[in-house]
Amino acid sequence: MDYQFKTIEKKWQRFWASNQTFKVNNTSDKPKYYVLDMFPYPSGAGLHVGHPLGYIASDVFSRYKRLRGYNVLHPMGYDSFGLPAEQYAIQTGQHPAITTERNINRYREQLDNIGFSFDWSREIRTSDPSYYKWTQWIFMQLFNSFYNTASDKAEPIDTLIHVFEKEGSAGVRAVCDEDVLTFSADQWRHFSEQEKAAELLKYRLAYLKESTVNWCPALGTVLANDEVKDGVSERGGYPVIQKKMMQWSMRITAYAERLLQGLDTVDWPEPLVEMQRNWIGKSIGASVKFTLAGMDDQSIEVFTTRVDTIYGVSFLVLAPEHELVPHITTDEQRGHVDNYIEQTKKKSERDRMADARSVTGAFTGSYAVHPLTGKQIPVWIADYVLAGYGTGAVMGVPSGDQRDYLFAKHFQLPILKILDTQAIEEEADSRKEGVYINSELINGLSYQEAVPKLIAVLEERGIGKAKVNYRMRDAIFGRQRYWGEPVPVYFKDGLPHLIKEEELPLLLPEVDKYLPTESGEPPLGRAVDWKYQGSYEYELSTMPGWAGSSWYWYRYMDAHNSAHFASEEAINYWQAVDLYIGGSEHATGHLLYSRFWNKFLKDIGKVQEEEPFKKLINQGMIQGRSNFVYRLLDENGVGTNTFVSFGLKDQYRTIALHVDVNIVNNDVLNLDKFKASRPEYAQAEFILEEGKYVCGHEVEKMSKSKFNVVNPDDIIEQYGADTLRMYEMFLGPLEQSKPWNTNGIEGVHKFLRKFWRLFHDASGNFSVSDAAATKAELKSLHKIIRKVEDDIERFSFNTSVSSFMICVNELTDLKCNKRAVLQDLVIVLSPYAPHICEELWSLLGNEAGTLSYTAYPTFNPEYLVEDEFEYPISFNGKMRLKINMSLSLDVKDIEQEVLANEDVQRYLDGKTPKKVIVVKGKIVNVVV
RNA sequence: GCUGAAGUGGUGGAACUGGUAGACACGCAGGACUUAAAAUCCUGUUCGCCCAAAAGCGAGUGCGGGUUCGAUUCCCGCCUUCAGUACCA
Repeated sequence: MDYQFKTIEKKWQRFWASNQTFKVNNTSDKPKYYVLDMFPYPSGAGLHVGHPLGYIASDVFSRYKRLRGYNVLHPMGYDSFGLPAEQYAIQTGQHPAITTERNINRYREQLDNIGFSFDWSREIRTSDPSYYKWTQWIFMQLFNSFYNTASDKAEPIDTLIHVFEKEGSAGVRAVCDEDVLTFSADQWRHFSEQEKAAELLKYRLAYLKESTVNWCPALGTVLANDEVKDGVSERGGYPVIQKKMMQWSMRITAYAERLLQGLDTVDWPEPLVEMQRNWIGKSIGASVKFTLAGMDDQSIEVFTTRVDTIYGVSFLVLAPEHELVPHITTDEQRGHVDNYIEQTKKKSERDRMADARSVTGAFTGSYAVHPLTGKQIPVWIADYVLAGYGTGAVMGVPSGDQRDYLFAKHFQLPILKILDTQAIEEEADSRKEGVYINSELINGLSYQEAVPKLIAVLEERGIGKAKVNYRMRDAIFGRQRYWGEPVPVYFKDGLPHLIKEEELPLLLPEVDKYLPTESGEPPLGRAVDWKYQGSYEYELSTMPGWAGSSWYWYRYMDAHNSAHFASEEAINYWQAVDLYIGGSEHATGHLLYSRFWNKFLKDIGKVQEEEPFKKLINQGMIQGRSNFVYRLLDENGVGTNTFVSFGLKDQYRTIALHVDVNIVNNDVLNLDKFKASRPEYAQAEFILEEGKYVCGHEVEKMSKSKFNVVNPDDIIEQYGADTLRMYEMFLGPLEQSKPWNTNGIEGVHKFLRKFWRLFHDASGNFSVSDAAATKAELKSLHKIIRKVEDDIERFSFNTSVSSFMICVNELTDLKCNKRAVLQDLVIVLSPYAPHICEELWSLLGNEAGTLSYTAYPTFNPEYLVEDEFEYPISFNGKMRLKINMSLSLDVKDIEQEVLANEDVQRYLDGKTPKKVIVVKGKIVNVVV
């Protein structure tokens, strides 16, 4: 029998499913290993060939780990709340739950075709009430917690109340809003319940706050910073504006330092770690207060990383949105200032970036007093100062900062030299070399000496202090959408209250339409009679997309637990994800939020690990490879029905059109399929080269509109799942982005057929011999045993595939059909090509299904020991010939033998070598 | 601008700690089998020069330098591509 991949693959996929081969227990004598894929959002388009790349890699790894004796948790599920389903619902009126269910079924079918070893009994869906019950539960814990900076962890809000009752606000060290009140214990006790609740909200980790948000009118919702790219929404590309709204937020900034520190403890790709560091954006410096001249009770606080340049300050700049601006603008300047603010508002974020180099600003007319010199310095506003960063105000030091320099030049403000080595004729000089001049207290000191001295003085006088600033902002947690988790909160007297824990889950109510209400409330406002205890308004916004994905790896540990999000035993057993594979597009969203929730869950004693994902790998993006045909244009530039082959197109006037890559093979167009593809092409004519129509090609994003989408189902239909799996791995290094090109898949398919033939005689009958293996056969086998071991441990899957080919080529040449060799080879190949290996494993007489849990063969280095080596002999580093010599020869013998060699003498041409370098077992280099 | 990754045949890529550059495939060319095709198998395939052929010679891992007996690998400078980020004080 020939290699019948279709029958074999269906057979084993059914076998695995009905025998629950990959179901895993939460108890085992074996060591545990947790391999996780970033779960997909089930979109309507289904999977294309790029999606499974990471899943295949993680599956190979999981199967390998099982063979190495690990108890492997390898689950899959769906991130099934999200915008596309809702947009579709708005257009069609179909409930998102229905389309989501349909998409999930489609995904599952496609995933099953590839032969993954997922434990499907643990499948989760974030939109399932039994799942989002626990997302809501975690929200409640966040609401009931505050961040105690003294203990450096989250603690119950009751602890805070207790402190307020005993010591008032003075005893508290917590991360909180800026506008918290100062009160004594006595005052606290006299607060009304209302006042207390309002004050506590300023401390909770999940809190309501009036904040400026990214409002997307087209989507009718708020977006997080990482969901906005270049001033438009990441999904859909709609304009985003700034708007003030009452919003749920997550106090992720409380964890900024721990999120930063944790990065040193994880094994993640450097670029990704770097992105998170930048996102957190820690900068160490000082805050300094500048009192306003003539207004002793008003001061401007600035943040600076170069407090040493304080004597070089010649102006202050506020963000146009800064709250002091209206107060300090003098009447004479008000026109200018208002005008400038108006202009800034009109500029979109895009414009502001576009003319980043032009200098603009307006003088407020007010002056601040330099805290050390007492000199008056003008206060300006300019849009290069951002309201959202630091204090929204900077001290202008033109000698040390290029933007300040340009600003000072433009508005003719003084530029003061403050270091003796500073060169400021052309531009600012930010170096810290030399000693300070014109700087009273620190004159003659170096940078290292000046900073501590200044900080000490500022602190002593109460005008400044050392400060660490983070770029990261608290995360907005509300979306004015339907298809998300309802927030388990109702409002009483305008203040939020949690529903009771036993009332979870708070189910998503039915609505008549998935649009905002006439009064502009979110879709949930349409739900009829949806009130807590029949009378209190529920929160009408839902949670953002990242809520459900910020803890899902714990649910897999114990997916059906109805009493806890996962049992303590399960969490203690599985602990954290050992290997996480997914795309780098989640670098600052999902991966940051997940780490945040994980740290919180640890603080409240629910989980063990500070970091949830020990090792992380980013699979590269699979890009599309588009094909083009070239339509001939007539003299008027109108398209004809004639198409010119790629090599001839420059001789004609043509226009390039995308053509479906599925009717192109190795860039050669299938003419019949092309004619059949569209009615207008039925009569198409072609100008061919060498009888063929050759298409042009280009690498682009894989998308329907570019006709370059390749569906894994089609590949599987033609070549089988094992071929698809191996080919995806063969394409190149996992982490590298690369275009999908079906050219070349034949090679992998041929390899599998060749592998199959090792076990079969010329007439296709299964035939293996029990004879003892020869030295050459064992060498081949043990080479691959070691190679695959090495490769998988360093995630170099592509090189394994090549090595398998080499091995099978060698065994074919040796005409090897020995069980002693082939049985082990089946085990080694099985993580990559599980179906064919299961079939051969059972043909070899092994019990069906035991392959997945058998032991990986032990590598024996003895089989690789050689007693001879063919030494490459190079002259001045250039390899010229090879000489076979015994490996027992020592360096001297080798040198002698090499120099005695006739060919070597010929190369030397009578000259005496200057030196002969011999590296035993490697190379000989003759220096002439 | 800054940060990170990467530049190797016609194509995907290999060379793991400085030691035979181009493994393994695709494609292409030629051949065997076949009435024919498919499938399969064999041979060749970095480029240039030389040759009937065997062989030989020269160049060669983005570009220019350096270290070294020896560099795709290490160092310095530059160029290009991709990704992230963007007035961060």
